[in-house]
Amino acid sequence: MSERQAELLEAAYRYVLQHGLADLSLRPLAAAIGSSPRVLLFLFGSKDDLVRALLARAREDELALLGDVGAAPIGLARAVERVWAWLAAEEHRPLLRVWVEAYARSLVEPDGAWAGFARATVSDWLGVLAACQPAGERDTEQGVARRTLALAVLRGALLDLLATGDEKRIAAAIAEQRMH
Amino acid sequence: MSERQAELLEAAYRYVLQHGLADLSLRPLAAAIGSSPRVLLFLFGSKDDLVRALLARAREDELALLGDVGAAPIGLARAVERVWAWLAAEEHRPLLRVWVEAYARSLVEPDGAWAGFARATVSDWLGVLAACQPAGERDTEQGVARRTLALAVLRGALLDLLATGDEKRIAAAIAEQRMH
DNA sequence: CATCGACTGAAACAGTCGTTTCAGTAGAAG
DNA sequence: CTTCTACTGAAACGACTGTTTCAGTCGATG
Repeated sequence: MSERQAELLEAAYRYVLQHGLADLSLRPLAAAIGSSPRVLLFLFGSKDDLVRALLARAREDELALLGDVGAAPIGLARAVERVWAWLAAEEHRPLLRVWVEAYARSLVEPDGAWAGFARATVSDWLGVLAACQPAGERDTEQGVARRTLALAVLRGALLDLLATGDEKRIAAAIAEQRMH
Repeated sequence: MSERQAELLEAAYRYVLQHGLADLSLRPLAAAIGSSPRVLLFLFGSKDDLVRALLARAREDELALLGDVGAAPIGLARAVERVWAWLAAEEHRPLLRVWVEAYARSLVEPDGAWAGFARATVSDWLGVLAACQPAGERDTEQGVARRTLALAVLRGALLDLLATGDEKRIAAAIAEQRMH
């Protein structure tokens, strides 16, 4: 990946965070980031490949969060707290909107550039949550159920937050959850 | 709304359940349901209006579920069980995929045909869950937090289910949830 | 200087989009 | 029979899509 390519990818990524992925179009995108459709196709191959690159770029941001949570067995309760703090941060909202968009799209249209995005992200997150569980619980059936529940709470809370912005009510709901 | 219009709306709705809303296009839709773009526009006004009508139609199916849950104060735990049984049913999956699609779209593009869909659906569901809570709990701050949590669990579980289809694991997670 | 590869601008290509124009047909009402 | 309303088919409109063709420019390497 050339330097110019990395530069344009970063610019395109910023553009997508603001405008969404759903009706991304090469000409407006190129105009906004000071390039041309010709160049984008030359560097990325096709629009689908560009979208794939953008999704991979978004995933980097996501993985950075997962890195912050850490692999220490701090327990699900604290893991949920930490992830929620990250999700609720105002500056992450554009990324999270794009995330939901890509997730939904990959459910409806399982081929093409979005293939497997939803499934991959579920398993990413379950993996991180598993690493937070005490070793004795991790491999039990109940352990799997408990981290599945933790993930559901976080994802559901995120959907609510993106729709209503009502951070206080949702934070109270998460606090209500007892990850005994 | 004329008879022919209702008929075509129903056919278009079935088409959308199979093909999604994201790249709905008049010509293929019309061809599939035995009509023409000309007629669809004549009857519905514009494509945006047609999409609005389709979203309203999907909402009818959703409201039918909410009706089944009932307005009796059966407690959140049993309400969650009942709603989950409906969400997990195989035959509802196309509807739920379209639902996620519309939800995501209305987050990214808050104007146009999708406007307010996400927000409206959150408040719909919170209303129903509220009606399931005992009267004494309903209006407390904790009552709000607890139904927000119940909604998050259901929505998060739904996302997981649509991505992985792993009904057993997710059902176990919901069972793990103690709606004390 | 010549040559090569990386990169780019302008324009065209074939296709699809939502929508409109025009010209009807069918059935009921006067 | 005429007139009105509801509805429909065929074709065109202008705008936009991803992609390709052709013709370059520029900097480094031989």
